[in-house]
Amino acid sequence: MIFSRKTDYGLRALMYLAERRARGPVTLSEIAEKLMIPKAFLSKILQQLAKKGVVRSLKGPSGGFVLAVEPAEVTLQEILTEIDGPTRVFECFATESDCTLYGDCLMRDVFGEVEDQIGKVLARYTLADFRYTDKLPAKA
Amino acid sequence: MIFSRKTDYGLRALMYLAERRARGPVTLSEIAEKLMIPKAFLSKILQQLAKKGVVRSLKGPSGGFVLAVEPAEVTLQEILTEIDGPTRVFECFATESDCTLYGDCLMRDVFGEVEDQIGKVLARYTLADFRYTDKLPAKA
DNA sequence: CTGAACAGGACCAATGTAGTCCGCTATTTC
DNA sequence: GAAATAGCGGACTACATTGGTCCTGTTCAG
Repeated sequence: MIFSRKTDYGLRALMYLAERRARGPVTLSEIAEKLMIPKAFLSKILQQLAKKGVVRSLKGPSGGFVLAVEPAEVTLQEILTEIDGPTRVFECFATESDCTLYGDCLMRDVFGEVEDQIGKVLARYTLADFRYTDKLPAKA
Repeated sequence: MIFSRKTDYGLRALMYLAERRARGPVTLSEIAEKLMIPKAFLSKILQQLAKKGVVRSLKGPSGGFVLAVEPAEVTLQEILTEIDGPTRVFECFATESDCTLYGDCLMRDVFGEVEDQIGKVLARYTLADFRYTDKLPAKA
């Protein structure tokens, strides 16, 4: 799996915040409860996103978290990178001297290409493309 | 990291076998030593590839492993899938009833797209595109 | 000042990855 | 048909990462 549970939690929390950002700060407890995410764990994730400037955190009563960016301005790629770090596809485990391709390692190129493609797809979507829907659809 | 050390070992071993497949079976020990891969571990990987039909294994003296396919006929995608299983990009950790997108989850589409792109790149390369070079380049 | 709410460090459990060990089985060669 | 050779395969271990908890501290509105 490329993306972790942490990423999933983070993404959903951001979607939730995007939907409410007009209504002032949302508390950790509310997000955790609504999205069924362990509170203490979500806390870490939001702390991390706060440090990167994606959300802003307000302490004290009537505090909470607010989205600090325009939903349409932040791409999935940025979000995922900020939560999980850059998506590394492949690590070469041969040392230079025992590398069977040493000199012109085509593998490097292939996996670089893979990374580029992943980045391209993720950069095409922003937070604004995903809508938090509070309840289940009317019924299918 | 998407691809594991196991994948790296497996790929290199296959490259080695591709280069020697005219010269009969190559023993586990030889591959392990030349490529600096722990023997017992490589054994597992080759066993796995043997079950999938990518290599053939011969027991007894003068036995070993032979590549069972045409290098140009087997894509990186097939090899990687056989070693590590299919590359899953994302697992949705929300249950249906607490999914904030339930109904038409765009996320699924995005990550499906990512998987497709990865597959496309990997399917463009075959074992024949990579050459095992026994020694270091003449010097740069 | 008090209680709501986030910050952050320490800690813990489960999982997956990487790797080892060893007895078993098959095959070849003499 | 015995050795010797080589892969098979199950059980086991070590380590890192992930997912998650807990507790103490800090900030701030009312």
